[in-house]
Amino acid sequence: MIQVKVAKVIVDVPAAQTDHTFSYRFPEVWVDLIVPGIRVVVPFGPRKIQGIVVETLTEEDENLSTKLKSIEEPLDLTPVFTPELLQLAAWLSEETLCFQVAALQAMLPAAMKAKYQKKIVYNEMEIPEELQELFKNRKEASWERAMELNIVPLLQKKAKTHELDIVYEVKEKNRKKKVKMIRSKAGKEKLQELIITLPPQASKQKELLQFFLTRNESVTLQELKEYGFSSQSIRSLVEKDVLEEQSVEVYRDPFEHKTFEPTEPLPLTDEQQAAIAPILQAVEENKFETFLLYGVTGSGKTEVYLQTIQEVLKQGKEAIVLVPEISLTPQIVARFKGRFGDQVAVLHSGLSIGEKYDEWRKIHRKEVKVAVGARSAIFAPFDNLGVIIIDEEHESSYKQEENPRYHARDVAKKRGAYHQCPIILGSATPSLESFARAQKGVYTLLQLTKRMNNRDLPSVEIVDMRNELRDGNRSMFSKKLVELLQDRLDKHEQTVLFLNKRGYSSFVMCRDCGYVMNCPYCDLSMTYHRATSDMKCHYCGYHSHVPATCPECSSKHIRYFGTGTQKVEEELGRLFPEARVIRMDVDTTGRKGAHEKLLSAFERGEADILLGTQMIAKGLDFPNITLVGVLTADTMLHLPDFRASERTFQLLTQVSGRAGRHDKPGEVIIQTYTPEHYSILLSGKQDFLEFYQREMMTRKQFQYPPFYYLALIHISHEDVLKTASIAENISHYLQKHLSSSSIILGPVASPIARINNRYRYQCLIKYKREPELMYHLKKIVHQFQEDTRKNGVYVSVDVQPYVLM
DNA sequence: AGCACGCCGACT
DNA sequence: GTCGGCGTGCTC
Repeated sequence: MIQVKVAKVIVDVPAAQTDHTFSYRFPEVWVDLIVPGIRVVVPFGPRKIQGIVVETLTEEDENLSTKLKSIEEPLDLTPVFTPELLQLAAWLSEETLCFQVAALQAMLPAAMKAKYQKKIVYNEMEIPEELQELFKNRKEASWERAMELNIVPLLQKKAKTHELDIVYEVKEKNRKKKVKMIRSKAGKEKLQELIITLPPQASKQKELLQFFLTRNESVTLQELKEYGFSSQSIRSLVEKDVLEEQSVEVYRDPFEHKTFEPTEPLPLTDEQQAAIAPILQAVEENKFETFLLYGVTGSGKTEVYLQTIQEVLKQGKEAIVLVPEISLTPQIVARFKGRFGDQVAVLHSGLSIGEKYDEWRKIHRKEVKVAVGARSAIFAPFDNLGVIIIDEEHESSYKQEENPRYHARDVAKKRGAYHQCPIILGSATPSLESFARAQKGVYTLLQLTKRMNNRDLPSVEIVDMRNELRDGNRSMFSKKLVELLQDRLDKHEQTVLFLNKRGYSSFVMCRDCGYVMNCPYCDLSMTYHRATSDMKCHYCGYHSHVPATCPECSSKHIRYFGTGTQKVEEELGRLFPEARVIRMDVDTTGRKGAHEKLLSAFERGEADILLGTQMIAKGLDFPNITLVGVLTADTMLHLPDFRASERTFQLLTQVSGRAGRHDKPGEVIIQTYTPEHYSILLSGKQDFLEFYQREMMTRKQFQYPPFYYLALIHISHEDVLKTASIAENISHYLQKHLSSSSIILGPVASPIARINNRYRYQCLIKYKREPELMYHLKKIVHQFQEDTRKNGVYVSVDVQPYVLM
C-alpha cells in the first residue's frame, strides 16, 4: 500500500460554506517544509489561493486520496503560526463565532494577507490581429486590461481551446525590503595588481579599487554613490568579477533617526515594592495569575512594568505589553526602548504596513524579546512568554469592532494559561468588570495610591455652565477658565484644552424649520466637511452638496453647527490673540507622523495651548502643563450606552491626570451642564472607589455587566418587515432555548436603524450562566448565514459587545 | 468569496 | 437563433 502525505488546509475564503479544512496531498520531498502553521498556495476550483496548513498526516492510498489535488507551493520557510497560535485561532473562532480564516488572519501582519491577480497567458506562437491590442507583442496581459477592452467573452472562448489560459496568481502584498551591497571578491594583492594593470583611462575604477583596499567588508551601493562612485564603474568591476553585488534583506526602521536615552531601573517606592513582589513571585513560579494594578495617574505603574519585564528577560522569557491605540506616543515607546534597547519590537497603527511586517518578523525570528503594541500585538508569535501586560486596561480600543470581535484581555488570559505566566492589568480607572473581579478575588488587586514623589493630585474645579449662561456668558469658555488661561499665558506655562467631540459632529441645520440633512440611505445626519465643502455620510460614504436653501421650507437661513475644535480655535484666537495654539484632531493628525510632530512641538514649548479631542487624554506627560480645561464634560454622558457614565468618569480622570505631573502644581477646570452627576462630581475628586460603588449599584439595578454577561445579535436586510420578522424568530428561538434567568431584550430597531439602505434590528441577551449559549448562537448564525445569499438576510453576533449600536 | 454552469428575455 | 442577465451550487 502506498502512503500519501496529506495536509489539512484552511483556505483564504471567508464564507460559511468553506469554513472547514480542505485536504491536499503533497510530495514526500516537502515533508520538512509542509508543517502545521505554514502558508501555502493551493488550487481551489479554477483558481489558486492562499491557505494555512493546520495539520499534516500520512494516509494509505485508497484511490480516495489520489483524487486529492496537490499543494502548489509553500509560502514560508518556517511556520508563521506556532502550535499555540493555531490552537488559539481555533478557540477564537469558536468564541467570537467568526470564520477560521478570519481568526488566523487577525494574527498576522496585514502585509501577509494574500493578494490575487488574474492574468491571461497566450500559448501559441502568433498572436492574432484581434488580440494585438491586448497583448502588444507580449505573451501575458492583465485581466483588468481585458475588461477595459471588452473582450472577455472572446478570451473565454479561446481559453476553452487552450489557445490561451486564464491564470490566477497569488501575490504577497509586501516584499521584504532589500538593499544592494557591494563587496570585494578578490584579495588585497589582486586589487593592488589591478590598480597597476588597468589602463590609465579607467581612473574611476582604480579609485574604487583603492577604496576597497581600505574597506574589506560590504558597503551599500548607496554609500558608494555618496562617495562619488558611479554605477558605471561599479558595474565594470562587477563584470570583471572583482566586485560582487548582493541583495541583502534589511528592516525598515521606523525609529531610524531617533536615539533613545538609555535608562536604568529607578529605585521603587514602598508601594511599588509591595505591588511588584507578588508579580515577581508569579513570574518565578511560572504561575498563571491575573493582577489588577490599580494606581492613580502618575503613580509609577510603568516602572513596575519595566522591572517585571527585566526579571522576565533574566529568565530567558518574553513579554508582551499592550497599550491603547492612540496613546502609543513616542513617549511610551521611548521608555521601553530606553530600558531594553533593540530587544523591543513596536507594533502599532502609526507604522506603515511594511514597517509593521518588519517588526513582526523580528519577533518571529526571535531577534527581540519584548513586543509593545496595540490590540493585535497580543498575537505576537512568542513561544516562551513570561508576562503579558495590558496598560490602561479599561480602554475600549482593546475590543475589536469587526470580525473576529475579540477582547485582547480575554486572549491574554488564554495565552497566560497556556504559558503559565502572570497577566498584569494596569489602570488608574479600572473597568468595572475588572475591579469587580479583583474584589471577588478572581484577580489579585495591587494598589498604588500615591503619586511619585508624593506630588499632590491636581486641584479640580467643576464649573456649572448653566450659571455662566444665566450671567450672560454665551461663549464656550467660563469666566474662571478665561481667567486661568490668561494667568498661564502670563506665567509662560502650558495649558491643555480638551473638547469631547463625540455626539457633537458638525451638522447643518435650517434655523427656520429645524431641518437637518440626513443621509438618504442611512438613518443618520450627515457631516459637514469644510475642506470639500460638502456633506458626507460617515457610514456609507454618500456625499452631496450643501443646499443653498432649505429643502423643506426654502429658507435661506442655514446654519453650520461645526462646533468641533476648529470653532474653539477661532474663539481662542479672538480671546487671546497672543496665544500660540496647537490643534490636534482628525484633520491635523491625518498624515503619518503628524500626531507625533505636533506633540513634540508642544513639548518644546512652541505653543501655549494644546487643543484636542480624545486623542490627547492619555500619555501626555510634560512638566510645563499646569492647567487642564475640559470644555464640555457631559457630551458623552447622555449617549444611549450603559457605559456612558463609566466612560465619562474615566475620561475626565485621565485628562485631569495630565496636569501638574512634575514640580509645578496643576489645576483642572471641568465645564459641565450637569455638575451634580456622580461621574462628573467624583472624577473631580478623583475618587474611583466611590464611583465604583455608585456605578455598581446602577449596573445591578439595570442588570448590566459585571452582574450580567451580554451577547448582541444584529439582523439586517433591505426590507424592514423581513428584518423585523427574522429578528422576531430569533428572539422566539432564544426565549424557548435559554434558561429563564436570562433576559432577552428586543427585537428592536438598532439605534442606527438603517445603514447603506439596509434596515437593522438587534436582540440583546443578558445572562448569568448559560452553558449552551455558544451552541445556540452558532446555530442561529449558521441557520441564517446559510440563506444569506438566497434571501439577503445578514445575521451577526457580538459576544460581550462594547458598542451597542 | 469567486467562478462556472445553466436557464430565460431582447437583440442581430 | 445567440448574447448576456443573474439565480444556484461547488470549491479537497
